[in-house]
Amino acid sequence: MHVTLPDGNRLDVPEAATGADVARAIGPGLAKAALGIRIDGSLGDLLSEVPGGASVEILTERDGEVVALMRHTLAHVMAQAVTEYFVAQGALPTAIRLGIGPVIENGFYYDFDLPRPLTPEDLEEIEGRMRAIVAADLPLERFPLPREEALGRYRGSGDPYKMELIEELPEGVAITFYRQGGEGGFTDLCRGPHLPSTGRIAPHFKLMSVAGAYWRGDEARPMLQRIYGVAFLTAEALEQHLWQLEEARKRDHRRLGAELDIFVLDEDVGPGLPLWLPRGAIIIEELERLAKEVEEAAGYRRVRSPHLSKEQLLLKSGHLPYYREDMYPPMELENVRYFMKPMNCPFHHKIYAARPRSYRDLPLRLAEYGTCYRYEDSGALMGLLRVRSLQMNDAHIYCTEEQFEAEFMRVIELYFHYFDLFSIDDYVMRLSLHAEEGLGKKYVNSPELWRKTEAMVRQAMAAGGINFVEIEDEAAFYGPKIDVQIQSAIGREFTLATNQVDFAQPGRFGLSYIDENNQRQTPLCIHRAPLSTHERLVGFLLEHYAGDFPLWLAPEQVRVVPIADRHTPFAESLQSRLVKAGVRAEVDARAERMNAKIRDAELYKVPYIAIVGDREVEGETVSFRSRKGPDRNAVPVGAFIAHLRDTIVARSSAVGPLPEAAGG
RNA sequence: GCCAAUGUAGCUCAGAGGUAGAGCAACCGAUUCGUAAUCGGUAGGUCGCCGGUUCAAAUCCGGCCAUUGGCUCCA
Repeated sequence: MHVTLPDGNRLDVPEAATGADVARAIGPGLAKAALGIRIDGSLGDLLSEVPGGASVEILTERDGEVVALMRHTLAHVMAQAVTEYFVAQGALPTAIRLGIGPVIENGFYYDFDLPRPLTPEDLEEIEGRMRAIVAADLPLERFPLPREEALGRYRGSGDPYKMELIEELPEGVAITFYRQGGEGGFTDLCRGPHLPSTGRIAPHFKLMSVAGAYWRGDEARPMLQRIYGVAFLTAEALEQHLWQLEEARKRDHRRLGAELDIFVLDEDVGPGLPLWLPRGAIIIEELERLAKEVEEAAGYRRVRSPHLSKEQLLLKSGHLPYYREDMYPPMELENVRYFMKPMNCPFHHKIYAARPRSYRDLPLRLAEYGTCYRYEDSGALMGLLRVRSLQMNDAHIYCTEEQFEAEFMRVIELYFHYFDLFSIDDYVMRLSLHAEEGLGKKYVNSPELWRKTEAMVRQAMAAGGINFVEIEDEAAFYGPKIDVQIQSAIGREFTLATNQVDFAQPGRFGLSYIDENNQRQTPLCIHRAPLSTHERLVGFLLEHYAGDFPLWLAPEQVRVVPIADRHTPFAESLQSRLVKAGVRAEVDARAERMNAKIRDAELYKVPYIAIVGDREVEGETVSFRSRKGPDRNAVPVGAFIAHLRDTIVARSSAVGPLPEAAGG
């Protein structure tokens, strides 16, 4: 048989030649350097047979993708190390059961069922053993087994996980094993691909953590112990990765939230119930001001509703059957059960229903930033990104079917407006659909309405030229959902904007309008929250901006630093001029040196530090530091204030040039 | 919810059965200074909570609470 090389030449090789044979046929030097092979574009290993006629390319350490082989082999090395480690402590080899050990971004993991929980010290020991296995340079071999024989290997050791994996492999697929270290060496069910020997693993790896993980992600099944590791081809790449983790830690919103006095979580208040400090409240109020301006211009009207309601409202909306697990339990008063509200929609439906509606009233857009309460799993809580008390940037749009597409697109345009304002350019739009199996359980049981509504949304998205992906079985219980996944600057992924199309609740609430022909009709409802919750948005923005908020959002916009006590009166008059102009300014009149005041203001990430001394007092000027522009000296106070005000009003995240009046 | 780790002053951390510590922050005093930490002093704690073991517990044991990481990126 033959294979085709990257230069287009054909190379004759014996039948059933492996990647290693191909490399040898090309040349001894390459055979020595070879780590893997690319077969018809996909990554393979030197141990597997190459199909005749394939286009192949031998990979060496110069090909970055071989890192995947290395990570995969490291997973096996780790499994061997863990097995040896426990056997050395007296455990029977059959007491160590293996789950899966795949390659992941930056590294690998392996799931183990072990006699006892692992500690961080165990990880060090295991990593040490891994390095010994790498140094021992054990050769890897690959061999297939018939299904029965494969099962037999694990039936003997009583490993239910591997048996399950084998049983689920479809007929006709080769069941392969990899063995490292020859006869009696560590052997694992695996489809590969792997490095040819453990000695080819670059020593730039590190075990990071151990965590519980349900077998196959199913909470009804056993909890295994998962060890995570990272691995790279070069020491620099590993260092870079660890440095990035450290940087990510520094801009974690929980850390910044504490350092910048934005919010706190207090044990006595309760998990997932954040307290907003004055500086955090300023940010929220600025965001609300933004939303109100945008929504007023877009024809929304604001409403308000209470924090709790009687059970019957939520029975009517359908929340109780579908959503009860995620709600705080009821309180009972005078034989009536009340619930904290998990959503605003039932109230808005009631507001819609409070008056008879004509087609002339539609679309009716009701907005509210009321606080909702959701009983999230304790293990799901995470800083501000997942909380139990939350304020949504919420609104419900009631419209006719004819109006749907235009209204829907106006919501999507709102998204884009906000993304632009917050410099979010990396996102994925997802259309979440129902799944047949969930009808009547997770989802309202109206198959034909689901299909119709989903088609309407798809059509609107397509007509608007929006790129999106479709996700099965993630819809809201009352209709399909569109949400937007974004990544914070530290790579944390979460959902910001979201909206849903609701064909179910308007009917349940008996909402109606009278159309042109004097006929009673049921409106559609679009639920939308383009800015997510205030909590999540602030958490995201903290990480996104690393605490360096654009001027309009900064809790303190200017810190005035008098150089000596005699400059304090001027500093205070400057502050009051700033405040009058709508700028949030404070004076640092402590008996500290100027250098210390500047340092403190910089660490507090105050966008502008205005320094005033003799020169400024005399000339009615300021000298300032800006976190985003060059320092300037002797700027007339009026020009400084005008510049700040313009930047704030424009909600600019960039800093425009200051008029070159008095120079600097 | 489940598995694991962590919880000591406002913050970052030390202390591992025998009188609770440091740095920073806070407060007081001195210093009045030109672009990232002036000097000195004072105060600050039911060692997450409850219980147990012990002559003696921050330390050992148990329970609870909270926080953090993880709970398919599939052999």
